[in-house]
Amino acid sequence: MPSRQQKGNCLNLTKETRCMTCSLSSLCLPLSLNLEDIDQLDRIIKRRQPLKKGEHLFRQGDSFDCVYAVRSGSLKNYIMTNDGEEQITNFHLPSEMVGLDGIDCSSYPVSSRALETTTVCEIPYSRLQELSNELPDLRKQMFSSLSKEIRDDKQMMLLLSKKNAEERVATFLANLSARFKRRGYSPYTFRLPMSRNEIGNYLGLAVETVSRVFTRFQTSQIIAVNGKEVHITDRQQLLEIAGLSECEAETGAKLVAS
Amino acid sequence: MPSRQQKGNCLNLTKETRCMTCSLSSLCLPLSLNLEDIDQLDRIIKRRQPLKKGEHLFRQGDSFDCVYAVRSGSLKNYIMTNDGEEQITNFHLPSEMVGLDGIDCSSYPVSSRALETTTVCEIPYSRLQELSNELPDLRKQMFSSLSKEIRDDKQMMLLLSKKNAEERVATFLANLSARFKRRGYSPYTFRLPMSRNEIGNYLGLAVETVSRVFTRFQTSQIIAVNGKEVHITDRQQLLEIAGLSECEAETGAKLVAS
DNA sequence: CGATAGTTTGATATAGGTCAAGCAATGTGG
DNA sequence: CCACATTGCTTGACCTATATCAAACTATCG
Repeated sequence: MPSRQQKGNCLNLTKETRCMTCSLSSLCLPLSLNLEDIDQLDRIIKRRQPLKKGEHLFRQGDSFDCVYAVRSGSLKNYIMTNDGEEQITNFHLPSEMVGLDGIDCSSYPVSSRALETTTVCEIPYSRLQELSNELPDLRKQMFSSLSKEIRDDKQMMLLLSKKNAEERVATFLANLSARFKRRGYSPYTFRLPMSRNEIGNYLGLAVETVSRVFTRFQTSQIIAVNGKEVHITDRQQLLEIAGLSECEAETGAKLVAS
Repeated sequence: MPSRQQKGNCLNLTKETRCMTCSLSSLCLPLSLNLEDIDQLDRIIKRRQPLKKGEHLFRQGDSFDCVYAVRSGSLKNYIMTNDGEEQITNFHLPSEMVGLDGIDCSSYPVSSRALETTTVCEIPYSRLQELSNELPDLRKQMFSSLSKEIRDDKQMMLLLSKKNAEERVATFLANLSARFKRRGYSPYTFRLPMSRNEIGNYLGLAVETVSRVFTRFQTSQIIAVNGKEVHITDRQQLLEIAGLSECEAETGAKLVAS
């Protein structure tokens, strides 16, 4: 049983309380922070109670005071059109940072909600900023995260403005595959944490189109789908359709939102 | 005649050599830098020889060593699809920063080329980084620029995935209008620095569609177009079609790529 | 002033959206 | 633990916004 050591909805788990022992740290802190630096960062991080499916981590317009790293589960980020429709701008898997794009506003520019039961590390921004004043490596890492997000966004624009339905779905699957691989999971078999509807929303397609492309890919033996379980049968062809070279797929360079 | 005081293609103009006296400084340095800070920044900035129409400021893959501020003219940034097509990701008008998205790579992730004769201020990144270590305000400003770009990119994704042709063109014109206004020019009458083709490329539309929307808007008395000259006749309706509230248009908040 | 590139307009084709219906999975209360 | 409801997924039929193709017209440039 974890002991409550912090106020509010933050609690310290007895295990995995430290960045240094966290299995994800090599991914969410790819900067070469030395041990002391990690220790300092560690002290300002809070582990929050898990979010249940559908709960918000934060809402567009909420006052910006923390950034987050996903520990387990997954999140979708989205903005609202002025007629109330949602536009998903990103999905976030474990080890990925969330909320950095609010960094110069007083409030979050997007909403973020859990796709399933999800745990996150919470980093109070004021503390992070103080700390980054002292740690050039940490600062560099923050710039990196931001500029990576920009590069990914440009690739997403390309996808939305030039790619057809099959290319979009193939790119999406290849991207997820690379992200699972990065975390040490199979890049061939994984479970989609989001619904077809959410995939369509994100890719600028109708649900029906996503569904049809899935069945078409299945018919051509590129993937095997069973509900949310996906198995990639012909990775080569998937990458080809996505319009990605082997190398791009490996590095995740041209992959969207990784 | 400007005197050559620096090596290579950089030269110091006798006038407007200083940020402090530059008419754009309030826009490209909206941070509240004190006079000393501006002076320090000033010393590391180089004014380059004008780029002629079609010349590259930098190419995707070039080694990243400078960021830029547009002084006059305009630029388009674009990435290449793997089949050689270009996807324009942004247009840059005077006072706007270019190249920040290369910040954590060794090379620029996009290409940038002049749409017309264009002058820029060049800021060597290594120097900027050193300086930002000392000036928290400058650092804050850099984070601001990056996170603003991310927010704009999200809006662009929304445009590309949810808006129809008329909404896209209206959004584009409203955005340009706000940017001209910001620089002290008329928000009602301005000259498009880019071709219809480039507008279409940027907005994910065929040239023909852009042209047709322009004529439709003209027929409904929303704008008057003569070649590249645009006059906005019915701003209210333009904003309505764009799906922007008056307030959003004023602040440029939801406007793409400003 | 002819050539070349950019723009407009019309005619036609099509990818993907929308609507509708059935089916599968998941959740809920008795 | 099981009916039943709700939500998500798939498939088919049809429609429409926009792409594509073609041609004329207009600016721009050497």
